[in-house]
This record gives sequence, C-alpha cells and structure tokens, in this order.
Amino acid sequence: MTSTSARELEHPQCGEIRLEAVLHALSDPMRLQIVRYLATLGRDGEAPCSAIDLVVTKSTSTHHFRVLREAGVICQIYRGTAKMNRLRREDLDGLFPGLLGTILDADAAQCRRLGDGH
Amino acid sequence: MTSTSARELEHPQCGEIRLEAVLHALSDPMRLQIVRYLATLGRDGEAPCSAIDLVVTKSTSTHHFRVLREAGVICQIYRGTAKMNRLRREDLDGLFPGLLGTILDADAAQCRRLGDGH
DNA sequence: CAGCTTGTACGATACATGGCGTACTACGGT
DNA sequence: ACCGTAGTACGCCATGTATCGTACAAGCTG
Repeated sequence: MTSTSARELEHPQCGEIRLEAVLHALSDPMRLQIVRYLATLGRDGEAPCSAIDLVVTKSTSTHHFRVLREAGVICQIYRGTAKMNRLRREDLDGLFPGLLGTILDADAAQCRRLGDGH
Repeated sequence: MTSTSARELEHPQCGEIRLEAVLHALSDPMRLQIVRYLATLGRDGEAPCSAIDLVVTKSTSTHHFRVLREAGVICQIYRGTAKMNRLRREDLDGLFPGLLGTILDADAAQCRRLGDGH
C-alpha cells in the first residue's frame, strides 16, 4: 500500500460543505469554545483534542470534534497518538467569505459583554 | 387598561440575545429561507407569516417563526388578523456587527453555487 | 514487553426538534 | 350575526442530540 498511513479520517470536500451544517456546528457552546481556541493558534495552527479543557468526558468531546469535522469546520489528522485539529479557514473563507471571522468576532463581543473569562 | 393592545408577544431584549441561539435559529433551511425573504424587504420591511411559501403546515410554520423570535432574530407584532414579521437588524448589528449580513451573503453564495432558484 | 496516554466505538438514556393533525381564538368584512 | 382568513395551542410521533460509562485500539516510552 502507499504510505498514506492508515487511520485516515473522512472530511467533506469544499463543494460538500453546507452553510446550515456549519451554523449548526457553531451553535453549540462547547463547539464554539473549540473553534475559538483553534482560532487563537493562527493560520494553520493545530492542537490535539486534549489541548482544550472541555468539562465533559472524553467520549462527549470526541463527539463534538466529529460534528465539527463532518460540518467541514475543522480538519483532523492523526499524528502519533494524538489527533491534531486545525480550522479549515481557507476552505471556509473560499465558500463563505468573512463568515468565520465575523462569527468569531461576534463570539468575542459576547464573551466581553457577558464577562466570560474568555 | 392602557391601549397597548392585547396579544403582545415575548421578545428577548437585546441584552438577552445569545449568539448560539441566533446561529441555531439560522441553521435550519426553512428558517434561513424566512430570514432570506425578510432581508429582501429592506430596512424595517415587514411581512405576514403567510407571505412566505413554506412547504409545511401552518403549525410547523408557526413553530419556526417562534424559534426565530425567541432567538431574537425577528420581531413579530399583530396587525389586525395578520402577524407581521421584521428582521431585528439594528439590534443584531449592534450586538454582532456584520453577522447577519455575512450569513445572508454566505447563503446567497451557496444558493448560487448549488443552483437553487433563490 | 508493559504500561501510559490519546482518542474511538458502542450502547443507554434523557431531552430537544421538526413534523403532523385537530381544535381553537382573534380579527375583519359582509 | 356570520363567515372567512391568519395564526395558536396542544398532543402525538419519529428522529436527532448531548451526555455518560465501559471496553477497546494505536502509539510512545521506559
């Protein structure tokens, strides 16, 4: 077999990404928290699932990452024992210019307004 | 009683509008269709529920309008036998600058891409 | 190899959601 | 007073979602 190691994950292609799915994925506080964190890493920054301190069990966490991946919001690849997560900024901006940024700004505004310790 | 007629509807105040709820409200195709339509009416344009041709029964339609209202996306008032709907653009733009516009643009882009007869 | 760390898979559960139908209310016109 | 139009309320049902726990798999590292 070619060397593109096992443990590949399914990702929607750009053309398959649906706005409704993206909005739905981002409409959950926990998933928004994940995206907010990934966004702080800058272009192409990536982080393992464990980098984000979610207050749920691992299986629930896996579930939320999966929803984000299947909606086309993040891209996940295995790197050793970890699974790295990265925002699909380029793809999203290509399809929906400014959407991700605007939502992140809105989220930041709301955190500020509600006094959430970002 | 004062003349502020009966049949008033509950609307979240600006401070109560939550980003997650707004995104959730907009993550349904039917609700997005409603918002898309209201957006074509221009600032302060309003339309009765019946103006939008949804392919569901009246009760389901009522349900979707209610979700939009409770999320703070639209404002509804009774006018005679009709119930008029209006986008809360000002309020939303105040809280989340550019959000509504960007989502509408993204939706338009997707409709174009998928060849939806808008 | 043995054990630790990461994360998955699967089943259970509780609740939310979207859809329907039917019965009802409120208002305007005749 | 009556009818038609617009929309609500409520109950029902099927499906989806968020959560958990337990059992497991894949890689590092000693």
